[in-house]
Amino acid sequence: MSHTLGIRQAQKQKTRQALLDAALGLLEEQSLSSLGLREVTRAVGVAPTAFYRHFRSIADLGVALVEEALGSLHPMIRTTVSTADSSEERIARAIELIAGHVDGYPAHVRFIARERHGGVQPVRDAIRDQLARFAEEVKGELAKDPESEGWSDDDLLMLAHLYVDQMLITASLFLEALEGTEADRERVAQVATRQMKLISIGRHHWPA
Amino acid sequence: MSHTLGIRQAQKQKTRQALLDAALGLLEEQSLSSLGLREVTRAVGVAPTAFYRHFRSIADLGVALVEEALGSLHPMIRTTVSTADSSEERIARAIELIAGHVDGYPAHVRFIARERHGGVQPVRDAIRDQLARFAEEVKGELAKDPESEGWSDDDLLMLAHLYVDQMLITASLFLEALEGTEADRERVAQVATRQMKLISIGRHHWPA
DNA sequence: TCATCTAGTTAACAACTGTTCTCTGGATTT
DNA sequence: AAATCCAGAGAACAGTTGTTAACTAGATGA
Repeated sequence: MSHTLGIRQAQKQKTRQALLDAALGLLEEQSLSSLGLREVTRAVGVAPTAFYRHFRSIADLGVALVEEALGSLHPMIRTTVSTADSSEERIARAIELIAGHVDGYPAHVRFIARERHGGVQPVRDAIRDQLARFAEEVKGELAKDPESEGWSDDDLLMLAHLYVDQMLITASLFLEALEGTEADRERVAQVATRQMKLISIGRHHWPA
Repeated sequence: MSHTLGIRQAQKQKTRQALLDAALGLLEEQSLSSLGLREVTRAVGVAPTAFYRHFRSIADLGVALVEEALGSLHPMIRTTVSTADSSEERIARAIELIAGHVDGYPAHVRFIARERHGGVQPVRDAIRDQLARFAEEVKGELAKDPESEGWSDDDLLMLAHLYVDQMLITASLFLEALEGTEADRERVAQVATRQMKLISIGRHHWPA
């Protein structure tokens, strides 16, 4: 199935990725709606007009960045939520996952947090869609849990959204703590753990 | 105590407010980091250089907007959280408050949601500080509740942050639903109500 | 009344923006 | 080997940006 790319398409994809990387870097200190096309091409070392060979506009590049940041995350979510150990362990594992992801891809996380409510509508829409997919997947995993007996689909989705939003808040807090001390990060982890725990307790006593 | 302003200072404040209003309007379709000083003065009908009589920079104006958007909200939060009726009623009242505020000041709400993780650090800091104050105040009100017996300060603050974040998420959802039908808004209200309820149940069964 | 103060104006600056059109040289296809 | 394709370069465009300096006219205070 895998077709070895010609040296032409390979070079094109390389440039495209360089544009994405440069944009992501520049977006650490501004938002997408103020990012200039020339700014990005300058950072890559390529002519401004070359940009149009890859993206129609900056908004278009932003949508591609959403795919890059969230697209590959779906399997990870699935497996993390579905590990059927104790609730405590599941929470600890989820928070570890978030902390690790923030550590490994801080710029991606910042981009999502920033542009989720940012000034570029197509990007906001793309993020909303991806998060809705996450919620649907979490709901699917929750449904398998015996504790979800008697729960309506609506209630399961409401809980799934609560979890997803909570994950995003936690990721954002880890991001802020990245420039802090190890103790700061530990504090974030502990608060997030207790919040998740409280939600799980609410779930357990929910009048299904 | 109130000192009648001279006609000079009065006119100055009027222009300053016009700048803030114009900026808020322009920010409905972009983020602060892309807002131009000339863009704002043009919208007001004033020379670009007049801007400097009121703000050092756009970031400075942004911080003033944070104060305008959140500063006057503290008393409302206090009284809403502290009404000592049943938990159900308290939740309904809180969500009504949020829906009403989003209806009355959509641009302010959008601004806060957008710039909380936006590209302008001083503004992010100002928002974070105000939200931390909210959390502290909510914590203070929660502490008065007999149900909080045995709770540590840390746990109370963790719960307060959970409530504050949940309020922001709800406000943002109401904002999206503003352009939708009445049924959309009703659905947001119902989901938010159940989420708050679940958190309250978790609180009730928390191992203090 | 007269001197001072100051919110807002005007003009000019170098630097930057997105977009268009034309061109080129190396990869691809025939 | 020849014809085609196409990612990227180069130059030019009108329009925009933040910031400076010197100004004016009306309010303020002595």
